[in-house]
Amino acid sequence: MPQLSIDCVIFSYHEGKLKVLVLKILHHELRCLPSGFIFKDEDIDQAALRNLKERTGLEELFLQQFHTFGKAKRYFPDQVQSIVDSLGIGPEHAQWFFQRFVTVGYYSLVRLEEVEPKVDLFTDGFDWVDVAALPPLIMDHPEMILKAKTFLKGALHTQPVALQLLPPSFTLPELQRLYEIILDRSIDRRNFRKKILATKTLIPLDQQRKTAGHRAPNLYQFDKEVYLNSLGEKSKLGF
Amino acid sequence: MPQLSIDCVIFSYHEGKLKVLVLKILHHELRCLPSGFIFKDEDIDQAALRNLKERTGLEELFLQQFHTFGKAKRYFPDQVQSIVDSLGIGPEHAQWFFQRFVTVGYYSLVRLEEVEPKVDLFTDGFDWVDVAALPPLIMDHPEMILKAKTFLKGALHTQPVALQLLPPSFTLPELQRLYEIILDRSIDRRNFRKKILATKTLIPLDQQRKTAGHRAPNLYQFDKEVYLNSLGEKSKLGF
DNA sequence: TAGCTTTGCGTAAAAAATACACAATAAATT
DNA sequence: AATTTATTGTGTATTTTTTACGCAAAGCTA
Repeated sequence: MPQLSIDCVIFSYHEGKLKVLVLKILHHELRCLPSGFIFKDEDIDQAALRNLKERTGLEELFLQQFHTFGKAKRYFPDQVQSIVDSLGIGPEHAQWFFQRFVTVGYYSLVRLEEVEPKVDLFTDGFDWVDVAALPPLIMDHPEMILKAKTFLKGALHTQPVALQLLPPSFTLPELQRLYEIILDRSIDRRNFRKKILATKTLIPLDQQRKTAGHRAPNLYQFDKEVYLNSLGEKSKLGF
Repeated sequence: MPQLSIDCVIFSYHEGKLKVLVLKILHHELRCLPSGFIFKDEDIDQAALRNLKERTGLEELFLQQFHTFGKAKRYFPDQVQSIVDSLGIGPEHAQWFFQRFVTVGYYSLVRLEEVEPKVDLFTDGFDWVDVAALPPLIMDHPEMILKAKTFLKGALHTQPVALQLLPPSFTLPELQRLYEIILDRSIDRRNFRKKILATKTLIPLDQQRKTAGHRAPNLYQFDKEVYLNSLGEKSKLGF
């Protein structure tokens, strides 16, 4: 569809940080979010899924539309010109890049280690960057990421966020840190443990995480059945 | 912008019911939501505002984007054909109606009595219909209204919903009914009163609503300053 | 073995949510 | 004028949830 695109904010959780997948623009310092287009006869949700599958190599994906960005001037002309120059695009095709685009923003939750990002014609690499320390990004992409994060915060209790982001087994401190990052606040360790265990969504394993210099934390996994059923409007857990 | 439109779900609160503005399609039984298009150089938010101002005659409007609807088959071909026939549109122009459209959904909150809805070329009247009893509507418009209502529910504690929907002065039972409709559940009268008054957002007036057959309820108005400041992520009020 | 760090666990206090009963008021009815 | 009907206004006790907080246990290091 003309002048309509899809942008994906792909979140993952790694080393205690919430990360976003960004692509490096060819011969350029700027990064960008993975984008795609919509076929004439394709649902936009389908288009987002297709784009994302191509990007990540994953088959099953958690994907949510969160906002449509439609300012008339979403880009900075100088920036676009600089990118067009870097890409070596001739003036006959360059004007395409100066078109106005409305883009539908989706966010996705993946496990970093399961993803093998693929680049496209205009990009030559990728990075997982900390949401709290974004590098220079084109257009309104920083705003998009921040907005996606706000939606993620709201979705924490209604969507299987932790299940999507964490590895199959994890420790309570790891889970807590994820909550803290997403909610942007610290939580009392003991109260977190108490409440989260009270939900009966976690199954303790007979394994500990090997750590260094202190007591080894126990590993847990989600009881998917219970966890998925516990989600919904009401599960607020107090934090 | 081609194949991109804006649809508005305009809510009001009247006689204890949450209502939506729908337009009557010319010579046809079906209704539809007010829609509009986006100029080439116009923000989509601006476009929604422009459309809505034209429709309602209001200058200040509460307007929120909530979801973009992008299924490839949003319409029913028979339905479109029937409408094209009713409108007396020749085959040379009819195909426009069979195009695929992606539409950005906005919802607005207005006071019914302040609005003077205006029709367009394809419509010849309007109705305020109960959200809980929608008449036949074209395409996916019923789904859009229901989804907007879900968002309204989520926005009850973060946006000045009651301020927008209620007249300048109102009674506590009226306010409570609004909460109950939006939240889809009943609330204990005494607890509602206690909590809502504890927020200090209401100013009691020295007037009562004239009613029939029972004690006259006191009138209140919002302390806008306090009310607007009380909104935000955390104000949940327990219901 | 002492020291450091982080995990695991329980209890007390404060705050919030819920449940619930009866008097007051206005109109309609007798 | 008294009675009935319907709805508003108010307070308190109970339960549940949230918050605050102290100390022992475990694993590594020195």
